Amino acid sequence: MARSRPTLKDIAAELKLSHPTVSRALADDHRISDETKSRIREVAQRLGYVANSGARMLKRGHGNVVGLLLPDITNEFYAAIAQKLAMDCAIRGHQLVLSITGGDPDREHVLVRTLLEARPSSLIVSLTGAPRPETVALLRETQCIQLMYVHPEIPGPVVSVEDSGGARLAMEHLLALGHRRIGFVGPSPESEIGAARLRGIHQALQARKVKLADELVRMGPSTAEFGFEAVKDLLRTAKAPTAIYMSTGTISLGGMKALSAGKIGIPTELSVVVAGNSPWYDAWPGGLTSITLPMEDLADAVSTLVLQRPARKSAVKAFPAIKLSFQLCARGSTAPVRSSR
Amino acid sequence: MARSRPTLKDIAAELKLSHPTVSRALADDHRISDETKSRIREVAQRLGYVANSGARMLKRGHGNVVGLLLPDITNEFYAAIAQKLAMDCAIRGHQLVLSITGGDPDREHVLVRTLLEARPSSLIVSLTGAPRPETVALLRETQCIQLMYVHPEIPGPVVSVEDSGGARLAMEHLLALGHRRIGFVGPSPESEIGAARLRGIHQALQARKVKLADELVRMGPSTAEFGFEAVKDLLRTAKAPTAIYMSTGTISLGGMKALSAGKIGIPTELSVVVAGNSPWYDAWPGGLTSITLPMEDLADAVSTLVLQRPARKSAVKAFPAIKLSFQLCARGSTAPVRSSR
DNA sequence: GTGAAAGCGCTAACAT
DNA sequence: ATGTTAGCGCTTTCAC
Repeated sequence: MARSRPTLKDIAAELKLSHPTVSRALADDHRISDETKSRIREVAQRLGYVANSGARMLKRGHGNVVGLLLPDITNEFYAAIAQKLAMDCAIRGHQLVLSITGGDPDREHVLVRTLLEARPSSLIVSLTGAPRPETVALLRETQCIQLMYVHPEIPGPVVSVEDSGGARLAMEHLLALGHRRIGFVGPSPESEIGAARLRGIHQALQARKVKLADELVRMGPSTAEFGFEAVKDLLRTAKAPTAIYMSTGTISLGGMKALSAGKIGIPTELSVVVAGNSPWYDAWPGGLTSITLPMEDLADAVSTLVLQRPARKSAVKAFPAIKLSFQLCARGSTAPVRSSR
Repeated sequence: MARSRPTLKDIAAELKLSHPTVSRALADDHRISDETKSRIREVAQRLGYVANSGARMLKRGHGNVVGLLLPDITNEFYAAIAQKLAMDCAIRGHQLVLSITGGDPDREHVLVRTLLEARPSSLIVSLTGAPRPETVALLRETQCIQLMYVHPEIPGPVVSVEDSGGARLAMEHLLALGHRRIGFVGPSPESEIGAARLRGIHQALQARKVKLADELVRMGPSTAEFGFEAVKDLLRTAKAPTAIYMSTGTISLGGMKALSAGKIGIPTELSVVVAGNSPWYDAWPGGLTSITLPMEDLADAVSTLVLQRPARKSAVKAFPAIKLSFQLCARGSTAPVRSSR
């Protein structure tokens, strides 16, 4: 590949100039005559000259690279962030290096190392729930922006989410509609995120003095398969719920599949709150009420932090910590409970 | 950021060795004694040493970078490809540099330049429909893998799609169900892709000696907004269609929104074929019949080509050209035409 | 088994 | 307005 692109020297040789002159001309340095500049540019163009970012980086001490570490780019949420960041990078002439952990801490460690090899000028990471200590050690030296999951030992700006709030919001909405038997399908309670949601549920229920029906809670992997099985299962419980809250995007997908398969009338037979802001929630007949994150704000926040690179070294620990809240997006899949059924 | 990481020299100084020795030790060179190796590794670990990929690249002549240029990572189709590629890169210790054109040829040109600066060992590009000549010139020298859109002047492996086939498939399916008044909403005919689909439609109709009702064709930008308006509009035509084929994912999204808003019974009042393989097509009540691409195969194909880097320089023009076909995924949104209505 | 020296392509300091 | 020199961090001869 790229069988040896021409270098500055090649251009210089062609015009009987020195390579520094060429370098300056291409950088539009004011000391080079316009005439020389245009001649140099002409040759550069003709030879297909492309700068060597490695060499440049070596000289300048830092790369023009932005590192981005995400669990899964297939997820529309992370895709949106990557998209925004890619646009920002394009504007600033930076490279976006993307690494996907797939939620695996071991892979994560390797990826962080490799990312660091490029000497990124900024690093945005959305770590797995349990990063390896070596990973943390690496990141401690690096001033990175943490997204979603926040590790206490890693300094730097942070963009996270008020975890339990979403679940509380969903519950309060359903409780206000009169529902009392509410099913909950969410990620396993071992993960910080699952635990937080369960807390949110409890908070909302306690405020109304409603007891959580344990048999209506299903927690497991955040997959469509689990969502499907869990919802199918909930529908079979002795006293079926009048409403269900599905607390991740993929679980919601599986869950809705189960409801479709069961030909459950929504919201006539069952009220449903899903998670995320997949575009199809809006296309679904009547619309799907959902708990969403203000993605725009989130992407903007990350973007702003990346641009705010001027780090004040004096300030000891005054890093911005942005905390976003979930929002309830009420659509047609939730309705007051009906005494019937 | 990354306030000067330690270098090989730092490690060498600490142990009173020479930097080449350290370099060799870390590369696990057989000539270095095991004892020295472990001492070096210990210090490297303690100092938080991370190799400098720029310097390495400079020496070796090429980077360990894979460049990926896509129009939009938000699109699940491209997201899947990026995901697969990212995984491959992780395994091989390569960096995945991602650039998003957003369909803009000017931005595309800048991005390609910047990508090339990293001296990627492979480049995978999904170009805009009308790349600038300079972009093509740059790419001609670079041996890149082209995805979807194929420019005739750029050599190298190619993964594309049999464009008109999807539209034909959709039409044949609907015709077989007895539909004769079939609406079509697709991307504007100026784009190669829009034109191809229109061709596919014509082929299918001619084979059945059915005339295309011009008033049932709506072509425009591939956006949800256009899809929404176009479908809403189709429903208002004097003799409304009994079936509609929406030929891109985003158009389908908007279109389905319009059908939901209009409370159209599917497939009782109207049969619908959508495009793509969004997971929600399966969750939709009854399922949405769709024209899909074998994404797995596609991602695998790209992945394989990237790994097949060993370029046979002797062979003049024997690059693999993989052409994938659309598939009909029949679900519940299409049914035999009813004489009623 | 280890050290010394050179050089990859580029830029910045210091001459002219 | 242009040339000279040096050096970024690394790997690769070649020497010992």
